[in-house]
Amino acid sequence: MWTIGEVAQKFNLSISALRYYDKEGLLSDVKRENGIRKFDDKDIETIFMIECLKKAGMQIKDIKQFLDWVKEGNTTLDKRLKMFENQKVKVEKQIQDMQKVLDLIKYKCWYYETAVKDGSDEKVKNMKEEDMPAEILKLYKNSHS
Amino acid sequence: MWTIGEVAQKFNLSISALRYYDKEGLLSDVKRENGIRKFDDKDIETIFMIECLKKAGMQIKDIKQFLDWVKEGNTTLDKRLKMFENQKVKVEKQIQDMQKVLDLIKYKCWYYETAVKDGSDEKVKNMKEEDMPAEILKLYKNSHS
DNA sequence: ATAACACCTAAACATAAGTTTAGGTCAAGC
DNA sequence: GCTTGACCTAAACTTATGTTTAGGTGTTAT
Repeated sequence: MWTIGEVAQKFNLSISALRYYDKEGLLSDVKRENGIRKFDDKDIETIFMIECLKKAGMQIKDIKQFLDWVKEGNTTLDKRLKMFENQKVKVEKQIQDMQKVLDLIKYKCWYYETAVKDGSDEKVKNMKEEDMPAEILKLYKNSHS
Repeated sequence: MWTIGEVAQKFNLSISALRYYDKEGLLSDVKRENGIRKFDDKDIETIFMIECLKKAGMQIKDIKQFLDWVKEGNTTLDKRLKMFENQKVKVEKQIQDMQKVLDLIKYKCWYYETAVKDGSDEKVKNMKEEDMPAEILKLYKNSHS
């Protein structure tokens, strides 16, 4: 059993964020001792799930919806499955998008490394595609595809 | 040369978002005809860059900072390089994080597929690690690592 | 010529996800 | 016995990123 401060540290979250999740009903029935929250393993797993779904881009109110389905029991299994299937597609697309973003950033790193060496970006800005290193051209093309 | 409506469609952005970027100074000196904005190739490339850096997780004010450096000229080449190097590290970490998120989601897809088949998640919830399919266990472990 | 569109501005409004503030309890250490 | 530190609540506040509203202009189709 952990206090709110310990859990905050564990997850690198603020105490106020944890209280906010609790207030919003994401953490159902956190135990109390003299009014002080005591988080158990189940709460920790819930917070882990919340953090994961947040990273997936889900909003708090949709995460709450999911957690409410969990509480509702077996009648909502299909809804939960459908939610994860949707999220899977979305996250796969996000990773693909991020890969393109990364390629543009890598291209720009090369661009500015070259420009810094030259003291100006005149030359690299006007460089023809056939004069670029092959792997750099590939990054650029992929990022714009 | 494109009107604001055409550009909005091109990038799947709202017209008001484009006006907001202009107002915030991200698009320097967009041409006007009778007060109506006419976006040229340079503006399009800027908007492409804005969209990319937004996806990378940068805030509008930091994107503006970068665009201001571009306007300032060659004295800021090193700052721009440093910015992209930092972003590269961040985006690489984001992709790694998203991969873990995806693994947890894939695990949960398996979990709920199994639960839906059984009509209950009792069995899958209590399943021992050695009874899980190897690739599912791998997903689970990676997502929690 | 009048209606329908696409555009314009300034300013108010919206929303999510917390954070901050103001006031309070309780246990531990000096 | 007093201070410090970790916890508590309710309610106000913050911030980013736009969106909406209200009022207006100019062109095109009927």
